[in-house]
Amino acid sequence: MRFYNTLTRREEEFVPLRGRQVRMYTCGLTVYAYGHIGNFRTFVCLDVLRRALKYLEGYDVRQVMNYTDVDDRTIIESEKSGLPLREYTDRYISAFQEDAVRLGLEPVEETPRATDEANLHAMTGMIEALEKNGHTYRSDGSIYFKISTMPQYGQLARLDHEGIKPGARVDADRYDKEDARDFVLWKATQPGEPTWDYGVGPGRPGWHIECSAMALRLLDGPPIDIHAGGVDLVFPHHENEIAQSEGATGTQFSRFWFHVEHLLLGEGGKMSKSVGNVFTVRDVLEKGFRASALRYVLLSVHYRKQLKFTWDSLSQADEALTRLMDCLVRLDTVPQSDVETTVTEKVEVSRRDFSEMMKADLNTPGALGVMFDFVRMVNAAIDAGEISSSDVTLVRETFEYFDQVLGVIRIRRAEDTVPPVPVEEIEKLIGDRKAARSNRDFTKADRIRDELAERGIMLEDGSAGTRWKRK
RNA sequence: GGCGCCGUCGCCAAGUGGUAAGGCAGAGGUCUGCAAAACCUCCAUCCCCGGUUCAAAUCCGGGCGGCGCCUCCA
Repeated sequence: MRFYNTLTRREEEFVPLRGRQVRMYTCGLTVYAYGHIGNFRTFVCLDVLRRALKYLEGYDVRQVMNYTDVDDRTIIESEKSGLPLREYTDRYISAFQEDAVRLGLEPVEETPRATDEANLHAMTGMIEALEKNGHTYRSDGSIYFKISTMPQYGQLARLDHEGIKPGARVDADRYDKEDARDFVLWKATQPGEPTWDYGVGPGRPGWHIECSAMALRLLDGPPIDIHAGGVDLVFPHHENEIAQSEGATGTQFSRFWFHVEHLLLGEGGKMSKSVGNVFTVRDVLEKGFRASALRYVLLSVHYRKQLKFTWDSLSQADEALTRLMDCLVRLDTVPQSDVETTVTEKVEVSRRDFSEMMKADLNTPGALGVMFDFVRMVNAAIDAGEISSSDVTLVRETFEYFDQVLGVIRIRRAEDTVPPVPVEEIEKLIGDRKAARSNRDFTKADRIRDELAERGIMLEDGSAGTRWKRK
């Protein structure tokens, strides 16, 4: 499969370095608050990348996604809440996991935390290697990475160093750097802050070191195959990760760099706390939208394009998903038949087109288009009676094939198993309505239908009887 | 100031040299007690101006407009 490599600024054919195993590190959430829908755009896209590698290419994927559970923000917020750091971040890790399940993210192989002891040891070990290689200096108990010792620094971000004006922005993490571009590897203990002493002096890790150390520890050393995250991490985070890792090991850190563009709010541009336009997954659900609709919206725009999020887009996504699910439900009503059809050939074409779309730099909008073409073909075949029982099985398998990668039908189904009205009550009301209809008491029949609609249940009369679905 | 991205039907969005996928919304029709669903039909020449080419939404140049990054950030 091909995808865009930020390192080379080109689309490239991806093949793992070691046999069939893909070793992938994806930057996870800083667990000081609930993840917002922009965070989850990245995570959903990375989930699709993972699924495509796994199910379309058949690779054995080993993915590591970290939780950043110690940094300025986690420390400040845990202090405000009066909870110990670990306990405070535990809450947001749980919350993230709940949101991840709702959005259909596959569990990854490893989810390390920066403050796990083994990881802190890996970080201090890497810092010691950097010191030995002459890439560091100490100042007031903190250890800094000296960028002037890495001539190739800046390869990923391709920034013009001369253009960076020292002091243009306030750096909360700055202590006494010799050069504005230098960054902290290990921060000296501050009053009231958590601290660890594993060989490089007491303090806590800088932001970038955790990812380098954990990636190399959990993915069997450099170079790893893929390193991924949101575009905003290109600089400085990923650039600095490269400097640290390559300064410590002398070997390329990651072969491919995969970055997901930002989600923007329709009007306000980038989400930001100060503007007050940050929405969490919980906010979306509280407004009455379903997680499946959110996942669909996130897949409906190519991952390298900015996604302008609007509430209307969620409504449109919900309608599209309804159409998809209706088609699946209809398959259950197809009568037994062994007619000769051309469905098999059409299935093959759709599968091939879908796979080609996904393998061409993860073109999810294009893949959705293929799936909806397929929906129309299936609906038309059912209407025409030109679909055999074995075709039905094949069609179901094909939707499953699409959804292994898209992951949207499965969460929609899970949502549908818990309708807003108890199933027994729905079925009783359908029975009442059927009786009313046979008595030609359409007033009563319509009232039952309207009342259920108000409660979020839609009724549809068909030749095989009445069926219901969640609105 | 430096680097980069984007501008396709009312809305969302693929396509990146060979004559415009798909979804939502809309119009007409079939079906239905009425609806709903489904199907059929209809609905764009791609921000503007030049240029290259037999051929451009797709390449080049110039505008106009929107956005991102330049050490908080997915």
